[in-house]
Amino acid sequence: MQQRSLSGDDRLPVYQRLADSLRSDVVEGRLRPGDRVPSENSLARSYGLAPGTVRKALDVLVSERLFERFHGRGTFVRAPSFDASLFRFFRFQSASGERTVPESRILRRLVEPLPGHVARCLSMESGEPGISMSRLRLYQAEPVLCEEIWLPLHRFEAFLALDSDAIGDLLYPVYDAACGQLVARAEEALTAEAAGPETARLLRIEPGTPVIVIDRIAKGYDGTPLEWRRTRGRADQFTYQTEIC
Amino acid sequence: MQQRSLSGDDRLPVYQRLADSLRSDVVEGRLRPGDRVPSENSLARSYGLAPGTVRKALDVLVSERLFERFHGRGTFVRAPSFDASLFRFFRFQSASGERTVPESRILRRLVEPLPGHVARCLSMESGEPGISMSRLRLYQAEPVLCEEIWLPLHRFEAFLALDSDAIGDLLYPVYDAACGQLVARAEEALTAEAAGPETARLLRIEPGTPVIVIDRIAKGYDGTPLEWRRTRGRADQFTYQTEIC
DNA sequence: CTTTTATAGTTCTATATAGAAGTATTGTTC
DNA sequence: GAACAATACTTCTATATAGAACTATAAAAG
Repeated sequence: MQQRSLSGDDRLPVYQRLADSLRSDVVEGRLRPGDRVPSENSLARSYGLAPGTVRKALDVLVSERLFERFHGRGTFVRAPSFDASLFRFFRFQSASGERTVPESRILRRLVEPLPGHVARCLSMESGEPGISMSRLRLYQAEPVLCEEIWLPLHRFEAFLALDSDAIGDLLYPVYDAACGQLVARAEEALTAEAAGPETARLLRIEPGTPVIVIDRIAKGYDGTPLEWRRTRGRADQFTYQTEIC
Repeated sequence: MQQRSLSGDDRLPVYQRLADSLRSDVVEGRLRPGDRVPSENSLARSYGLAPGTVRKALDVLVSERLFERFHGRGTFVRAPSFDASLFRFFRFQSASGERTVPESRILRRLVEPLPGHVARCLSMESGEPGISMSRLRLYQAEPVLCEEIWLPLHRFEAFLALDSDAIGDLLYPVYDAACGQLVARAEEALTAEAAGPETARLLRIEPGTPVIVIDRIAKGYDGTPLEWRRTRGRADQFTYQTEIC
């Protein structure tokens, strides 16, 4: 039981400083998704704090969805899940109604210079080398989504070498396993437009039909942008629902 | 200082039961938006609880955005605000960049039988009488949004009598003042479609251009649906942004 | 081997207390 | 009257403690 002390601005409340400390344990890789966080009592002992103070710090991180707690089992670093993505509002009507990941087919994967708007989102310079991919996503053999994906080459060299068969329907686990790149969160932007000829062909719809466009920038725990992605799907299969107050 | 006790299922934690009790004070109108909630210490005394327990109950209600707290000032029933509405992602480019409520022009207001899909959302029967309105919203004299609005007649009789000039750009304060109907929250659903002839004429765009459609059902504190609303605006002026993790 | 029981760990609830930090009002001084 | 000081309130932080509720593992019993 190592005695530890809090760094940072000592004008801040103790529970905030402890939360900051634990958060940086995650950002700097000392705690990884799935890892167990030391128990509240042991944290209290090792930092010399009251249990209530430690608990309040954990409250902060749980509400940030960085940690999750289980009564009687412990506190763990939460593995980010992208179930909350705007994609889930595409309803690909299945008879049974269960939610499945649409099958993926990579149409194209090659190295190209980053276009300006992508480079800006990835904090890189226009023209720097990137990996460019096209993906088609199918649901019950019907094409439902088409995607353009860009990756910074210098972080994802290893991804190029992978055999296409080794890449499953979900990319982020592959990014982690093959390139050591952990996606922690993402920013998404939604808009709608008329389908262009390329999109219309892929989705088998008439050009000019409204399509939903979702742009996503995926980032690591430290905030570095890792992936740029643009997804298009038929607008008539999309309804986003939310509650406001 | 009246001594009060908690009702409800006594297998639930005390702080939950206190939160339930305070929540029903709002739902049943004993506490109204803007009202001050008794202080933590006085609640602790009147319910015979420890201050920490009371504080935990208030934590629940603050995180539900039903209450809001101000250090040193007190705790208050939060007035619902619809700034979080999906509307705010229509960017009506202003040179200065400030956010303003678009000007409203009511085109039509009359009593009509509710169509089926509206009646269902309002928990009423198809054909029951409702107030039907069309509104055009303008930004710097340009039409940017068009709205269809339906109200259940039996709750909003008084609204019919109002002079059009007496109705400002915001409807919910009028609902409260004229009809005693308090809107507490709303459900919104977003989709996109090709503009029909009517929408195209109002928004001065070509028919077939993609438009964003936002359906909203506004509800009272007790959950009764009060208003159905469908808003359309140009898709090229809309970008919804969110963060996921 | 299976089932049950004990046990040691975890988070969760609740109490009690003390003082810090912030806000509004009231009174005092100039 | 204006500026400042004292005050009485508010929420917020932090400590200490005790036991309930839940989970997983180890030990014991059949």
